[in-house]
Amino acid sequence: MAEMLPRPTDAELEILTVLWSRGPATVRQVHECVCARKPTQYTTVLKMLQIMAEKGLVRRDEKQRAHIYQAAQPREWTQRQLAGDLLQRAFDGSARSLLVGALSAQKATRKELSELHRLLEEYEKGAR
Amino acid sequence: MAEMLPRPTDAELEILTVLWSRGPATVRQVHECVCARKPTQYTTVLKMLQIMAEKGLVRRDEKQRAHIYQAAQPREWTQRQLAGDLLQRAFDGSARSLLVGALSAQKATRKELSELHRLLEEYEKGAR
DNA sequence: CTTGACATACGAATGTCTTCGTAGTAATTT
DNA sequence: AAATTACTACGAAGACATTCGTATGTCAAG
Repeated sequence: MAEMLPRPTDAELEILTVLWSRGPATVRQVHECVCARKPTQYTTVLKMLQIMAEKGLVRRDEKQRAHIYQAAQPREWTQRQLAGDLLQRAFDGSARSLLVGALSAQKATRKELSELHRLLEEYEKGAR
Repeated sequence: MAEMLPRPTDAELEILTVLWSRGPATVRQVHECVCARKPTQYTTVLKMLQIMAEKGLVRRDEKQRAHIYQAAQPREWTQRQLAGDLLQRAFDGSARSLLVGALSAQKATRKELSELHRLLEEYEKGAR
């Protein structure tokens, strides 16, 4: 049931990001989005999507001539995989260290800090 | 001055982790540690360290016959790179989403939650 | 029907990661 | 001195990752 998906590579993550924000899309639509960030051939995107479909990272609907691709897992699911993976590999499981790293890499606004604060309070309520 | 180091790969990160925890070490010492987690040939570790030295990820002291390797950057520096990189690539810069991902990947103890809480209060003081 | 636009499939070049075997050199032991 | 042990250097294989060109199929307009 719980399929074992590989961690998406950098290029794959870019494509997933497009699919998450636009929803199911044709190769052409994905290509347009990707191209806006980085000049890329149409067939490059096509090939990526084909490979990702093989890996199970995306699903493909072949009913139309132009196949429709969609992310196999929601953004939050993949984010959990990636965060958990990095947490183990580089931070020895310490969420605190991870947050320190993130905040020192990119200063948070005060608004974001208080968001984080509220988030934690939710969690502390839940853990009680 | 600020040398541009590549993001360490998985295998490289494992070796860096050893160097961070044991400090400067010979290939043999690194090999022993790595081997404890995963059977690996001595020359594999040697080659990795040579490549990492080329990339600038580690520094090498050749004064002794058995060269001494050490991480070129402290653990916290690399953690900041990795966290910042993932933050951009997968979380659109949102530290909140990253924390949600981390906490849902691995439930934090109440102790760790309050640690996070204190950490945030420090930051909020600083941002004021 | 033929042409042109647009689609997928697929092979292949290139680069990177990871692993290991072999060769050669220096030190140590017998 | 010869044999053994402990190093480094290096080439190369195999697996992926990434990119693109070419071939081929489908459909609609002229």
